[in-house]
Amino acid sequence: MAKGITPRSEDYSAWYNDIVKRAELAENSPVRGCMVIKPYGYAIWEKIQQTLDGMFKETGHQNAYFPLFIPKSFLSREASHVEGFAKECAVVTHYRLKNDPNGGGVIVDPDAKLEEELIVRPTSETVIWSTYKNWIQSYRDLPLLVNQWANVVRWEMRTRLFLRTTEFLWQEGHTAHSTAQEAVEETVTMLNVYSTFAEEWMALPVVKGVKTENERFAGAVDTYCIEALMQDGKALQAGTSHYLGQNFAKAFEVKFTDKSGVQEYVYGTSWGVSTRLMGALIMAHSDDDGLVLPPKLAPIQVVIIPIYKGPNEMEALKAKCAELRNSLKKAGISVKLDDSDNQTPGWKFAEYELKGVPVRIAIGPRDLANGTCEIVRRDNRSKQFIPTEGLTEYVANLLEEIQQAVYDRAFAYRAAHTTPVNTWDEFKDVLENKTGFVLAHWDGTSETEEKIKEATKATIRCIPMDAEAEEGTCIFSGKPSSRRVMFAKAY
RNA sequence: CGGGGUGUGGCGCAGUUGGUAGCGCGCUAGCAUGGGGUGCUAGAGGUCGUGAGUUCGAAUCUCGCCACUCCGACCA
Repeated sequence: MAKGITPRSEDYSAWYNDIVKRAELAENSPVRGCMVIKPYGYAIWEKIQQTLDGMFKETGHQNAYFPLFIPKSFLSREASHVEGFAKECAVVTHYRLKNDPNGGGVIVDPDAKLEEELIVRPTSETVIWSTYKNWIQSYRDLPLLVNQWANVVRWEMRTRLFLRTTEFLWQEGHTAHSTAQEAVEETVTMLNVYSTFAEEWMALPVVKGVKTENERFAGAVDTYCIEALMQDGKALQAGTSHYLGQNFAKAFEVKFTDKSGVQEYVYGTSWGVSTRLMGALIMAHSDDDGLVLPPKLAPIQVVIIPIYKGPNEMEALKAKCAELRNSLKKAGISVKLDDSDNQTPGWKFAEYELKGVPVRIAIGPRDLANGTCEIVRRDNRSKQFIPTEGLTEYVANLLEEIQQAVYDRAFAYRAAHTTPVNTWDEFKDVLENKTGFVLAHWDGTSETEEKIKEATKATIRCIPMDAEAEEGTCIFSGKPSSRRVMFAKAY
């Protein structure tokens, strides 16, 4: 009897938490709103990191590291930026503890108050731009293309493992350019890096688009984003890329001298993705038996499980198992041979399914005699007996096939849950009963967007970049609109 | 911060009108087993979140506090 995970149709939150916990990805820590990422979860994050880092390097970026602490005054230099983050900052006010004269514990030493408080970075634009001031003088210093892998802290009221935690891991790219056009190009280039990564590695179809003013990053001129659809019909912002214009350059006095000797403020961008991608991975692909990982991000792509009675049979299987493993390894496939005698084969089957291992190979005495093995795919459970001769090539192809199949399934789900609507009633009905992305006309005003949000909890996820011009009338106000925007309830 | 829920061996839970704590999984040992979470036998493991109150007697009733969780408010 299998210990089933709470069916996701009944209680999506419970299902999600259960997978995170039982697949050993992460857990809550004793610290408010913070999570502990466990080794298996971190192994997936490392794959994400390595892949993205390679893509950043390919597009000309370098890594650097900036301080965790930001002087309070830095944050307030850019007006809308401070307004956007002020409500969720962790603040360091003292630098020393001492023994409590009234008891056994320790207290904050009131004599050790900082003259200027330090903010634990919620994002690094301010420290980085204050540094860029020293790095940039001439057009010859541009473009400056830097990324950092770091942790940031945002004191959210309500947290959820991977999706919204007080502290999270991410990368943030910060670039400076001599022209607006070049900076916009950079913004779009990085958005494309994100969407390529999401689709080709995470097997996650995304919609590229531009945020409305309401949803724009605090301090940006334009915020571009990729939006993905989860299996419960809610949208998840999977990455953002901001065109900052000269906002931060002006706030931090970052000027350069151009070829003609004229001084001008530089143009900036920033872009980031976080451990939230882990949440996206889980919610987009997993099923009631656990995680389903796209092969390209699976820490273990293939598991080999020998099936045997007693040490004699194991002895006979040993050589074949090692041979298969080595051959797969040589082909660059990440493979684990689980020949431990601590658990039964059935237990192992369930365990590796829970962990999302894409391909399982079982081999027993029967197979040995036939020169075959049993291969089971995680994504659709199909079971086949395949000759061990030429197995490596077969598995390599199979992994590619699974990668594509996982994407196709997510794509089909999204397609089935993307609905154009033309009336307010239809809009409400789809959001309530069908869920998913809703394409509708909107009059372009923040007021309307706010009212729609109040009435339905749905927000404009983005104005899709590939949206075609189409005359219509706003579903809420009836005013004219020139194209559809994408609404959804979001995480 | 508001509203709901839950705190009982490592995990998941039961515990009736108050009578001194139990089940499943896991763990330990042994034997069998091994192609989908294997079976049997024998064990170990709990100040019932916490503080007070009511009572001859509290996991159970009352009040306070704490933690977690869900729904809101908040959210690049």
